[in-house]
Amino acid sequence: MKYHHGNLKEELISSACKICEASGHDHMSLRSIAKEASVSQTAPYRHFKTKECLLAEVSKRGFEELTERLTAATNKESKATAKDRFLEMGLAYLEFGLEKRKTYDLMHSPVIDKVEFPELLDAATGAFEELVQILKELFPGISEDSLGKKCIKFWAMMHGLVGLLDMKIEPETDTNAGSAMSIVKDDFRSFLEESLEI
Amino acid sequence: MKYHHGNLKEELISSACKICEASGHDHMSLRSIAKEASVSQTAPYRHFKTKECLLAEVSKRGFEELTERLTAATNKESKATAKDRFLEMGLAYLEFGLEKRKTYDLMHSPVIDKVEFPELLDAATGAFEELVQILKELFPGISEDSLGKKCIKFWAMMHGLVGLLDMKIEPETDTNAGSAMSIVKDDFRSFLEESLEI
DNA sequence: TAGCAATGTTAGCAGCGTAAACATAGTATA
DNA sequence: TATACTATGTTTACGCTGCTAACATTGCTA
Repeated sequence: MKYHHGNLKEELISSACKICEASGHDHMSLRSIAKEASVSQTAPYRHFKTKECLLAEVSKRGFEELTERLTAATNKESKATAKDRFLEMGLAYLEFGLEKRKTYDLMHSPVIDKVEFPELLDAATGAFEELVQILKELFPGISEDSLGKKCIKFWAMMHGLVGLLDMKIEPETDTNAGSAMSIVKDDFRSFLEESLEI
Repeated sequence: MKYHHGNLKEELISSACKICEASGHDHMSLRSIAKEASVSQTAPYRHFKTKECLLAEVSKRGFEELTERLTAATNKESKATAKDRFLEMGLAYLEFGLEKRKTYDLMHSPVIDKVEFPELLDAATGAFEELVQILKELFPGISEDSLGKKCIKFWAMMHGLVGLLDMKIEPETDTNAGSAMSIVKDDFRSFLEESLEI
């Protein structure tokens, strides 16, 4: 075992990503991350000023993966209509949110102040940009105001859906809204399509 | 100072609510709550099995207040149209989310597993029920499937909007979506109205 | 080859959630 | 009314946490 690791920073990040998705960011200690990387408890401090800085990096990786997935979804079968590619993107967003739930939580957790981490903010904005582009195609000639509103509306819907579908709150009412949730989950495509208003 | 407090449980909860909204739930220690209530560090354990139980109570109070606000919003000016009352409700939801941001975060934080706290789940569902009722009025004769979908869609939108409007992620793109956010914020009413598809 | 900067370890701090043991007060029963 | 019991408070202590300071080792550069 060498005294100098060589690539510790990167390994700490990937250990952190692993532990985050396994246990959730609030059950994630700097010491356990260090242990996972087979290094002393305080070694991370040579690479990250605070724990929050390491978490910010994990969050950033999350947004980068999300962006990649969204890009892949809108580009794949590029012969498809803009509408189809939009639907694929929505699906990809939902899938990421539900698959990488714990990481998704960290990405949207207030424990990391995005203002303090410009690169994280950039990564987060990058994901949003994908939505802007596809909506531009979908509604050619749309005014900037309307486009902005549509972006926000759909992003809010997606984000809210991830939370709801994962049963953060599972609504069960006399109108059987709980099962409506299942319907949305099972046929998200048609759900989103309706919401398109086209 | 009496040895027995008399109403400690209630005071601990309100101290916790206070500290939560002031500092955020992740900067909230059981010890600080006890101190705020002028009581020893371990006194809370006579009333709450774990810290999570106390947090669950804070969260529950949050959902109760939210429900009250939504009810008040839909009932006031009850002579108004269903559409207007729906818009009022949307506004009330947003206002709560932005005003009591830290509490809102706790309410939607994964640190409290709602499955373990049935009363909390009830309180959360209660807020949802308000939305169900007003949408029923707004779309009389609507099928249960469609109603469920609409509920989920609007709730997701509201929830997502709170996150976005509070700049958890502040989108700034070349299309100036950042300023679109301001537009939504300044004229949420018309934004929501458009989304009604009526 | 000497020295310096980078990167690792060890030791130790204060704060945390929580359990166990003990102290006090209010209540039910003899 | 005296006594026991239960509820509710305090004290003490444990292991875990983020983080700092002091020290050790390595690789680079003059």
